[in-house]
Amino acid sequence: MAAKSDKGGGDLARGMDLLWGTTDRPSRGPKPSMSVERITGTAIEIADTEGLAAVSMQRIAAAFGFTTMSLYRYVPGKAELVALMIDTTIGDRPDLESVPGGWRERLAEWARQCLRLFVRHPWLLEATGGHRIMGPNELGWLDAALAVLADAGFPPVEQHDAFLLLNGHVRSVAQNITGADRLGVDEWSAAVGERLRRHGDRYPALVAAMRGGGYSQPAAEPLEFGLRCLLDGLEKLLSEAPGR
Amino acid sequence: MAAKSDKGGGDLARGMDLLWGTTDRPSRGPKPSMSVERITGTAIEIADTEGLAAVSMQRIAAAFGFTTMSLYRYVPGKAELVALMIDTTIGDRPDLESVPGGWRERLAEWARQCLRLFVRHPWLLEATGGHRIMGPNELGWLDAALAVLADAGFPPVEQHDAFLLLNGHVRSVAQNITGADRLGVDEWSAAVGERLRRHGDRYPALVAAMRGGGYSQPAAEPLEFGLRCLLDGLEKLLSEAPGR
DNA sequence: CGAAAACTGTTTATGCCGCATACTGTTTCG
DNA sequence: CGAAACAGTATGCGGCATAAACAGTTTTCG
Repeated sequence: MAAKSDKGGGDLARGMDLLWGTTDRPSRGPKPSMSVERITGTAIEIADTEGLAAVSMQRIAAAFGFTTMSLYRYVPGKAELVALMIDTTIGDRPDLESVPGGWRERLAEWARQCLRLFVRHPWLLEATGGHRIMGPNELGWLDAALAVLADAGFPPVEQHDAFLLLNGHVRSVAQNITGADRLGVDEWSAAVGERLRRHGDRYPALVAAMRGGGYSQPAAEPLEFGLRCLLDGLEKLLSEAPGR
Repeated sequence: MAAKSDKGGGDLARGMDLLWGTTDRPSRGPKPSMSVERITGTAIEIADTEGLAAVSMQRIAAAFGFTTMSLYRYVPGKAELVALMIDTTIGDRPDLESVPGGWRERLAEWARQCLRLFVRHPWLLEATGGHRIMGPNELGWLDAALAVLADAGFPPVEQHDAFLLLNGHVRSVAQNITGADRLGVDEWSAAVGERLRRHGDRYPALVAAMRGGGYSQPAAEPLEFGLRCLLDGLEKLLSEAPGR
């Protein structure tokens, strides 16, 4: 097979090599002043403190006192850099084997640790939005969850389904939590309440729920609520088809 | 209260007026050649066919044969335009009252119709990513779901929680479906399989699941699977606290 | 009735962004 | 030593949202 044929293929291959640590050092030429790791690290710092939108090639280069284009010696493009940011931030798979209790507790632990990641790095949600080719660490997290599900007795297809369900829930909760930071619950209630005062008749159930206090507190433990429903549902599924 | 104080407030107010149809026609000056509705409509068309990223002020204006800046006579900014796109696309709330069966079937119907929206307009998922101030139609969909939940016997706080759970699931499934269009299941399997061939020992559960066929078919009914788990969980919750 | 006010759409310009290309200078191997 | 391979720079392109000043049109009011 041709090593580097067209642009897209070459970039994808380079990106994958970077992700999986398959870097062969060139022998000639001056030594690099930077490294992919340092670049990725500062990019993550910027994203953590100023949001993903603030991560631009110029911004990163400026943090090093370098020109923008110098970064392209280390990284094929921004997409690949973001992929590196993601896999670096995600880090090693969680250790679920040592979690006391059954598969429910282990999945819950997976979800909690995953949520913690999203809360600590709010940009991660946005960065992992689309379908991507997963990095080694992301695959590790997937494997960790699948192992628990397999152990619980779910067949492969349902392992897949259940993982997507769990992952989706965590992402959903993360979105609510991190989004609420930007637009506070109070502002939201105020804005919606303002409109409800004028068009309340169109939204009777919403008005009733708000009067009943459903939107005054910031929903104490949204992760746990959904987790409970979800695990209950999975458990029922398991108990109804015990033969597998 | 001061009508239009600072910039942000004024823009927000204008945007809200546009969303809620509170537009008072000016009497003086030439008649507009465009309208917010037409602008929003073509923006939606562009997003449907070319994706949200293709929706730029210049692109929309070009579709009309107008200059970019002319759009700003109709819409305060791009954020407000996107808000209009969202609420227009969402459309009227679903009619759940006429759905046969109990609250489970009604919530399921809500989820299916919601998913259909996301599938038909893949950009909608991305556009509704962050926390926003909801438009009238979005509030309508919320109200429709809350009405069902209230009717089922959930207290206000749990109505909120359950809604977020359901909505999150739909969004999650939509993300998987629409994302899979871009990066097909085959490509994904191929890319992951390639890496697993080299590092398979790091991902035993994943290897096992793939061998077991968990990733060969594109997960027939991911919405229904999660829906079932989720509704089972909610039902259990309801049955365990029957007093409310 | 005529001028001022209000409104529409255009022109021009600013400051971001990712990135292609062409370049200078340095290091190391044959 | 000289050439190849590499490091980082300089410049510029096309695209983005949008601010500001402008010209033309229509209505309202003195």
